[in-house]
Amino acid sequence: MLTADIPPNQSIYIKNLNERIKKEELKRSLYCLFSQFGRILDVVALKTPKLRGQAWVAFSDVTAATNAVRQMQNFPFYDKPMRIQFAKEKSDCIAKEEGTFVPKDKKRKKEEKAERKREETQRPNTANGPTPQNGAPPQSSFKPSGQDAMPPNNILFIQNLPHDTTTAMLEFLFRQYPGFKEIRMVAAKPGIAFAEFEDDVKSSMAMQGLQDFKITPQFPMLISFAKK
DNA sequence: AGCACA
Repeated sequence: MLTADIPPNQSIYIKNLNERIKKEELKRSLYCLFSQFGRILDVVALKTPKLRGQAWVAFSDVTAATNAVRQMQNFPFYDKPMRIQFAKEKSDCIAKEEGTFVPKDKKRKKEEKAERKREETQRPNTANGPTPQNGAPPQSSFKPSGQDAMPPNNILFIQNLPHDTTTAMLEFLFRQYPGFKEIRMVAAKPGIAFAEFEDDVKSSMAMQGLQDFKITPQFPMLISFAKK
């Protein structure tokens, strides 16, 4: 039976997401990754037992959603290929914009109660110290490495990338920022890349937006200005 | 595998 006989919808449903990623980070990353296709109205992700590993991205139009389904199908995201379909139902945020939103009743109340109970009994060790969320190594050894930062310029130097990162993946991320020109990678040096922009202001915007972006959990990208 | 709106 086909998984793809779901009619187009301006919201997409994504599954096979890495369940170790915290909800907030996951939403940010999805927003970042999918905003190249159009305006995003909402990103929804829940960590309940039934809904973890899944997310919904609501776009302002169906074509954006359609392109997202096609182009990002199987995109390696936090180590797992995304499986994308159209959502089965209209997102609440969209119904609200159309003025057709009706709050759901009964049966939903029960679920809420059940969740609440779980969260109470689940509250583990928030007591002792900052726990790195998912066993990611403390990234301190990487930070403002060796020498001083270069002064702002139009080329970004990107480090700490997973070795299987491709030019295409980085283009997806960087080209959503205005003034993007190109990604350059060096075959002999895995884990690093250069992103060229029209000028230093535009490169700075991208640096701000993508600093620490994790293509996979253990690799927050480290972005600085390139040496010239 | 799992389609919601914490």
